[in-house]
Amino acid sequence: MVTLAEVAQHAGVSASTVSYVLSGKRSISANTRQRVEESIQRLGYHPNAGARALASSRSNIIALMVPLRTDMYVPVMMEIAIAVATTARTHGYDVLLLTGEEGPDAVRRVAGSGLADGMILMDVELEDDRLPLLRGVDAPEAPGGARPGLRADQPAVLIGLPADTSGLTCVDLDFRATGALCVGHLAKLGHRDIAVIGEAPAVYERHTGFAERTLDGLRSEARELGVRLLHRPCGGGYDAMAVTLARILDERPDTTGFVVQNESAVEPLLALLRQQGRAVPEDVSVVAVCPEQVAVQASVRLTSVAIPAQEMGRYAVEHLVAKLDGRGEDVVVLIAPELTVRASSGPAPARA
Amino acid sequence: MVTLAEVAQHAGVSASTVSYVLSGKRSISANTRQRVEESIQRLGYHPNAGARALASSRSNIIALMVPLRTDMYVPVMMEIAIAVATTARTHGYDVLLLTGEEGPDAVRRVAGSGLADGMILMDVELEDDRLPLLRGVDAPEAPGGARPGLRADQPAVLIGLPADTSGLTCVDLDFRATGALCVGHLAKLGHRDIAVIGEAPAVYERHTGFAERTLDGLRSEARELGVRLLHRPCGGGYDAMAVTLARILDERPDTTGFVVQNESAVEPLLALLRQQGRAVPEDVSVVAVCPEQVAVQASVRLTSVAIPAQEMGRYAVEHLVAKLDGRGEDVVVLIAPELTVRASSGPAPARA
DNA sequence: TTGAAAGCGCTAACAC
DNA sequence: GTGTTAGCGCTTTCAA
Repeated sequence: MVTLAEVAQHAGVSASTVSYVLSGKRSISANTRQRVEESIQRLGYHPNAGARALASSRSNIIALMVPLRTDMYVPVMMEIAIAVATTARTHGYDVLLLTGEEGPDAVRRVAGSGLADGMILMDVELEDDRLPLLRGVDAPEAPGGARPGLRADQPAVLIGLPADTSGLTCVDLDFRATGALCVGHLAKLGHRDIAVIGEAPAVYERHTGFAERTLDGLRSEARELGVRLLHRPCGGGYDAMAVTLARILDERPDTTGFVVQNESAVEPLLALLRQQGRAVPEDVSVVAVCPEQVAVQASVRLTSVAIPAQEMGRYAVEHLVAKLDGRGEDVVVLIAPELTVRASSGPAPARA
Repeated sequence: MVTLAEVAQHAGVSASTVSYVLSGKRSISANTRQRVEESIQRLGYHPNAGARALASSRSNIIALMVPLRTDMYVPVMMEIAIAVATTARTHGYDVLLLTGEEGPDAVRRVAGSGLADGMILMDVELEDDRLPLLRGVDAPEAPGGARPGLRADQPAVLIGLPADTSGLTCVDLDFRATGALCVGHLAKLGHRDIAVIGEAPAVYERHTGFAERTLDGLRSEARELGVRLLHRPCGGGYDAMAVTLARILDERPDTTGFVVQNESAVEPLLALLRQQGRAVPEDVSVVAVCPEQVAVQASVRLTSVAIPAQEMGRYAVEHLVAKLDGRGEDVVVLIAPELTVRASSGPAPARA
């Protein structure tokens, strides 16, 4: 193993000089710099991560906590994770992959051991166990008063919005606006009865923020525009979708607009509508909230609001890095939704 | 930050004693152990990862290199990654997430810096840049002779099989046997003309091992059983599938059996067959190589060979940990495929 | 069964 | 612009 001392010797300079060449924290003559860099190349030197972390109290590692469950949005999660990893690298950080399994303990462990300098949490629930640990020091105490050791003092960014964002930095698609946008689009086309096909019931039961906030947006915009709205959670697959669709059409036969927020329900819905002789978009319109790829590859090219996975991952890292650099405050970043009109939505048919 | 020294003082013992209580590397009296453990609890002590890594030359981190591209099997990748992370934790390791982007440099960087103790590589290609760095010392030298610094001396396990596995440990589904199994199943049902719908052309172009090995298995079994086989790569989505299917039926109108190895082609295929009035499984049979969930949630429950993502992730970690513990040799672990018969395959229709 | 102490390789004062 | 040096917190001999 090549050490900094060996590089120093080889280049005929002191250890600190090598260190400073590496960090750029003080000016080095062109000559010296070149000799050192040459020695580094020649010897194939790589700074030891542990030693560096110990001496500098910085690991240059960001922890990313991904949900253990894979009952939804797996490709989105993956895309976010990859965006986080690549963005982190451009800032000189590596990414540690944690699963939600360990829960709050993982936060304590990673923060306590100095394994990571900061963390990014995905799949945040409205009331999340891990949040009390992560709130900034200026956040109001939890009811019950100060509990020592409750703070991990770990810079963090959430992907997703909890109920209470005080003292936290969050990045997310503005799902409330997304819901409103979908209803608005359909309403403008004349649809008066809209059905929302949502995530699996479990997603709502555990109070996943994005699902509930989308629903909020859908409902309030529907109220605003005088449109009737029916929401039904729906598991993935054909059988679940068949049941759900039947119920919806039974309860609201005049439904002409659908909003789908569930990747694995998209194709079943289209197939079932086709099977029932309802043409898209002539008879019914469908708007999806899903990754771009799903919208484009579906059997009918879907009018959709894309989930900007890459952007979320990138923003999360950039805000975290800003915090680690002492810049950066606690903010909530809501990415504005964009609705792309494709082939699945059109004017509502004339009323019977 | 609580240090080991503080714990020692609090417990009235020496630093080394605390260290040994933690590592279990020498016997400690029950009394002492208890006092130390109590102090650890009380002070909320977590050993510093950097210091530990520096002193022990072990980071207790496993690096996982995932493919940057997300043109295939994303849910499988994610499932493997999660299985790796959870299994690693049970062995006391954390997981560092690397993307394929950096290529061989990432291997050098991670190995050289001691950031990780070992690595797991996914999406290995038949001829992979990163492999020369990872081969064991007993492996034959690359043609061209010994090149110093070519070895990273990094214990590694591959998920997937390269062309040359000498000096490497690999874990994978036996895709050759998988291909044979699929053809065998269809042949036994009387199908004599089988079409294979494969991954996107790009996957074959970059010589991804599993795709080519599946094809091998399909072809040799077809030859063996006297069955005609036509292979066509196919991108995801309806449009690509429509073109591919039309070509296949044009070239081989008697095709009654399909093998699909492409998640995003499964549903389009079923929809198109339906649309053309070909009933599954009465007129044509379909066998898929895909994750269990896809097979079960498809519009027709698919006869399939499941991709054992969890198992692959788990085995990879276990073999790597064995290597790190000084146990464990270089082996190729091929997981035997299992074909589950569902509703998409049946006897070939009587010949016209 | 326990303690004392010498590093592990690097960073960042502090000197010049 | 460069060198000297004191730690960072832990592991692990060596000694008792």
